[in-house]
Amino acid sequence: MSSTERLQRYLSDESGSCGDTEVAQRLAELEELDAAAGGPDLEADVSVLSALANETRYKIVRILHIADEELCVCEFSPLLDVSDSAISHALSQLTDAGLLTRRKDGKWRKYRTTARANALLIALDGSRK
Amino acid sequence: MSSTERLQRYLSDESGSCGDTEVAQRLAELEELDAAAGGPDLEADVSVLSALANETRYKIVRILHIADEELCVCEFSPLLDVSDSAISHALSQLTDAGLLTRRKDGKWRKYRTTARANALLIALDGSRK
DNA sequence: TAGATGAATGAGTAAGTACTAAAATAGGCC
DNA sequence: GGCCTATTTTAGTACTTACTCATTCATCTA
Repeated sequence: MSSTERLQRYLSDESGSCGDTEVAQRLAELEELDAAAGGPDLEADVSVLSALANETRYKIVRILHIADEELCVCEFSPLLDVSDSAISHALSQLTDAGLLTRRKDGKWRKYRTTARANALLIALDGSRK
Repeated sequence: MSSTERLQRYLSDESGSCGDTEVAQRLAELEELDAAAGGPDLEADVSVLSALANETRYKIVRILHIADEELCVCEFSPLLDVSDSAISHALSQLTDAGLLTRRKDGKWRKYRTTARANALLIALDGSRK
């Protein structure tokens, strides 16, 4: 059975009667939603969310957010139960995703959250039940 | 080499001199940040982010957000290039994560975004450069 | 410049994820 | 009850990810 047939039955159930015209119209509405939802930002948004969707990386961003200052790679090391290499991988992923900025300071590297990262954490905090 | 030794060298580089006391104090500060970051919400936050961090699921939430009304499972079917089973999986994950609510209406199931989902999408939209 | 240290990168691997297909569940209708 | 349809669940599989270890790159210092 095609998804259009099922949609037709659904619209019949909802609005009483429903011919092909109404189905076509609803389909057009839905495809408009789909087009609006699937713009060029979709992929970028998903990669930002993927970057945050990991305990190690999320914790790094949280720590930086709370600290409200830049921190050195070496300061994460005592706090996270993973190798320095894993921390470096995590920091790079977060930076690539636009959630952190990296700054060289001699032989040390310092990281800080971006506005995007802060906005997401604030949204999470503000919508907690 | 321990991470504490590296931290000591870092603090020396930064603040000039640095004895064990200063290292211990900075460590305590960092661990306080860590404790604040790693509260009970961490796990839940990560699972919310994981739920959104997938193109199919993200698109579902976006569509519902733009639609600003509840939609039937059968209305997603023509818009997403995956099986009905995959759509159902996605909807369940999103519901479990607290991003959607599910309502039975006869033999149809209708979904709607939660305040948490809307907050996250708005944060993404508002922080786009 | 050689040696040491901080951090990033590459390769490999164990665990997790996203899908499909098939079976199960649930509602409505005869 | 028996049948049809909408959706969910289960099982299986290809793919992706998150880590560790080893290596490389970069920067300071003696």
